[in-house]
Amino acid sequence: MTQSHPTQRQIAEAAGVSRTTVSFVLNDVPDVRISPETRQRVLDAARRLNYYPDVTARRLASGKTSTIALVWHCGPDQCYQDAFLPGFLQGITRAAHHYGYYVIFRPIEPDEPGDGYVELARGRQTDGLIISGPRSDDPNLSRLHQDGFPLVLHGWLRSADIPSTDVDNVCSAMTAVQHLLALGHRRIGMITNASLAYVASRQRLDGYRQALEQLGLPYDESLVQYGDFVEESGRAAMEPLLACDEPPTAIFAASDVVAMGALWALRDRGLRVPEDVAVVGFDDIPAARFVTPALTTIRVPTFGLGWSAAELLVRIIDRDPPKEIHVILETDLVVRDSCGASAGACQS
Amino acid sequence: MTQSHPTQRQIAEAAGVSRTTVSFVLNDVPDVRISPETRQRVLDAARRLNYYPDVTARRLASGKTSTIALVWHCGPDQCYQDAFLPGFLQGITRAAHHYGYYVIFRPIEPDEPGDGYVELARGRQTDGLIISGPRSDDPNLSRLHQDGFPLVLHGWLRSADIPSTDVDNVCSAMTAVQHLLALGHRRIGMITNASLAYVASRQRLDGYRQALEQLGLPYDESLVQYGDFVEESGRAAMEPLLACDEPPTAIFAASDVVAMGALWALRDRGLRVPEDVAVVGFDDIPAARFVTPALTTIRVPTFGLGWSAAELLVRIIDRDPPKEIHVILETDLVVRDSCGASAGACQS
DNA sequence: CTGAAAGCGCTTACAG
DNA sequence: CTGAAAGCGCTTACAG
Repeated sequence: MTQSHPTQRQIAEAAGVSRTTVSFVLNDVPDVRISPETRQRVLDAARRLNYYPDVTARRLASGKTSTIALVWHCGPDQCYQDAFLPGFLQGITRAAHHYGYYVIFRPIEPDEPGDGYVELARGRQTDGLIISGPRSDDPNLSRLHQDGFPLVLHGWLRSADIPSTDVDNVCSAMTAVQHLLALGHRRIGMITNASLAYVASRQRLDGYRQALEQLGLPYDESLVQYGDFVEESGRAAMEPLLACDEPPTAIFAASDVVAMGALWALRDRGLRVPEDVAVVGFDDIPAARFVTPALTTIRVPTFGLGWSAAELLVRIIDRDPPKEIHVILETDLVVRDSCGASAGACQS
Repeated sequence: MTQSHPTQRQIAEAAGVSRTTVSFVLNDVPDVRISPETRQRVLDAARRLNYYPDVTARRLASGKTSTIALVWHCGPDQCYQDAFLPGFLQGITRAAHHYGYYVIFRPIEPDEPGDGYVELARGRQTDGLIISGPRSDDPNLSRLHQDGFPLVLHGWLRSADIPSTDVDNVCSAMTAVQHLLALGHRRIGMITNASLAYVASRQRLDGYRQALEQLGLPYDESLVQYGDFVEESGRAAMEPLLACDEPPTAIFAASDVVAMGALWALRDRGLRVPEDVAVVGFDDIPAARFVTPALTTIRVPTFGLGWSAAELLVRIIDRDPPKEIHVILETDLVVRDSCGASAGACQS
């Protein structure tokens, strides 16, 4: 900047007061009595000089950075992640802004060493971290937590008792399957969104199972296939499902991306959706509305997850943590065309 | 943090050297001769104490924040923006990381006063700003630029000579239309992505026009309709197009989202794509692959745009700006099913 | 009610 | 080759 920054010193000189007074007035420090006239003189001088406080100096003196960071582990599920990021990040940023924080975005690539975000904490760059897609074998995480550094997870890592936000995957999956059951389906196939090493994947499978059990229906392993993040895995998973002795009349795919592949496989075989096979997905990515038929799915509140993660983190930073440090948000069943309910067959 | 942070002072004591030496060794300052033994002693002490430099203190002393920010104007075209953000932000962040910078994400809502990002610059929070979706009537922008604050725009604002990154909208649109022309179409309708108040919208229309002119085809105003960011506007735009005396056999929609609406309108009327009407979009949002038929479109290199924006900004910050401060990236025509070329009719 | 002063943890001329 | 010292622009006890 060619234009030099005015400092509190300049304002003090211009207003004829001490630097302390300037600081007090500008920060509106309570319990300090400064005459209205003096106060106004300072404010006027600040405005006249176009003063902006130097956040760096403020940080060094106060020990507070007023910054949080989103640590984003880029997984193999790039496509879902991409659909998830905008809402999540907006939610975080809006909440952060509301509470007076800035947010640093820090993606970590799969091959990057896991301590890539540690310097954000240790170097006092941020007051706290939101970690998305934490790895259960990450030693840095628990060490930071032990050292009392404010952390909120999005994802699933219940080993350490680190605060977190998430949706209830079990209930949400149950809702999806119950919807299909209510439509009269009794042979419902399931394609997981990923291997069961992923907690969310296992939870969604559990939800499927519990929905069946509620109605006293058997859990048939031949109706369960394992997806692996991408569409192609959904397409491949349909093969054995359709080759069953008694093929399913409905499919619950635990992610929309996998559901897309399932849709492709069905179309390739000339099967109609929802008439021949009904399909319900999970996530409600933007493409769900555009695919034919439009996909019935479970909406994950990405913005809300981001907002509550930031809100939770801020409360922890301010040493005012809520009693419940694990925030669970509701999901919604979004009924579109792929389940057949919109055609008038809905019984629920 | 319960665990106290070690400072350079502690390291100096542990290694038995001065604080200056510690700073020199840790920063690997060139042209300063320190014996290998001393150097090693310092390094060992730093490691042993688990030292991380305090970035805030470093910033205050050096005057450099090593941080840039992405200022994201959330427009009415939320959906496209969402599809654009992940790649763009990843590109920025990766480049920034490569050059040793952090990145702050700062969304600005439509109703937020336009100076929301000024404090990032004036308060010395960042060394430079990437502004996406700049507003031509934003006085803060030109003032910051005049004051020599490093700025890179993504979007279009050629009034002030502020560095920028973008794709060549005119050429890209020409490519899309030429593809349709090569497939034999002569009545090609166009739906803009937005009103012509948006420069990109006008440029894409220009590309359409120029492609026709190249072949000596007339520019027929009745074949041009105006979209407005959302699908519904694409659907509505199809009405007058199909009501023409001589309806178009192909449609160039200047955004994928608008193209989605066009596809809906065609399906509603029982027209087949691409057999009855071919469609080409623009942007290559994730949903383009999933829609039926899969949408032929122009791929915008979101990651590359982000990367080059950050790279350009870093060079400007380092006072090493390239000669050409307006970076234009190539786009690709992605041929899928909606244009009819993949069915074997392609002549290009 | 207001001010002089120490201090946050670094960097960087400058001196030896 | 290495160190003493000033300074970055704030905040905040502390003293009057």
